[in-house]
Amino acid sequence: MERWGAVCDEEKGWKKGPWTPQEDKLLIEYVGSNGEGRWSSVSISTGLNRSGKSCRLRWVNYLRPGLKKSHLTPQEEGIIIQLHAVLGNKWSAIARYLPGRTDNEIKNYWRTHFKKRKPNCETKKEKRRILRQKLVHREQEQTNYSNNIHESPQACDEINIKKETDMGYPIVENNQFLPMMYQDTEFWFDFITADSYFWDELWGLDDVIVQNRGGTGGGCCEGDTIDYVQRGGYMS
DNA sequence: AATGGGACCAACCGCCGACAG
DNA sequence: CCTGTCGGCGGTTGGTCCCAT
Repeated sequence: MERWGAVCDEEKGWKKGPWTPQEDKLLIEYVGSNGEGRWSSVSISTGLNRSGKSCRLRWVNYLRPGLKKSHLTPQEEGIIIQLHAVLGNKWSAIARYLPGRTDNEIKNYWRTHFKKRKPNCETKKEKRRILRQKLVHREQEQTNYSNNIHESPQACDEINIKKETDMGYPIVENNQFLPMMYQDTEFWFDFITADSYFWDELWGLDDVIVQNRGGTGGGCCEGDTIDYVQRGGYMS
């Protein structure tokens, strides 16, 4: 742990490295009395020898009230996968859909589970072909269920995050607030896993996103994704 | 028991946009 | 309009833990 350990930035004198409980206490007290923001003032007000950036990061990722310390649930993982297909590496945007989760946490999760997977093009195509066949077969069975969720398969394709509310939550096409959906994550999970057309289209979108980003994005193998979801969100 | 690798996590870095002076 | 500062974001790094071999 010598990378940051008690090392001071030579130019500005900011301490780096892991935070101590005393430093956390000072930061919590500062935010409690001054609110979030004005991070550059933290060192002046509290005597904390940390940069504003470091203070903000510590607060947002670790100290902020309401943060979930538990592991991501399969439902949350499913939401992340699906939102990543729509939003790409917009971790902060994805995090807004998952109360109590930070962009850093989601980013770490994605990187750990999917970033390393370089999709093989041939395998990818083959899996898509097989998947399409399966979907045609399953379509009849799912029609009734899907109709209860949305009016047409295209409805899901057209989920369009137009803007955000004052609460910072996105609004989707039909003016429903997504938080209402993720308040019931079981519903949300069923929603996104039940509609195979939706997934198929999202993967196509993901391909586009990856291509547009010059291949530097965190695209995952679609086959792995569907396998993952069909396992109920557990890695094999 | 030793070790190698993957998962997880905390934290830093660099870049960018907004905004005030 | 220009410039400096600040906050936010995505990318990256490296330590720790756990498990399989």
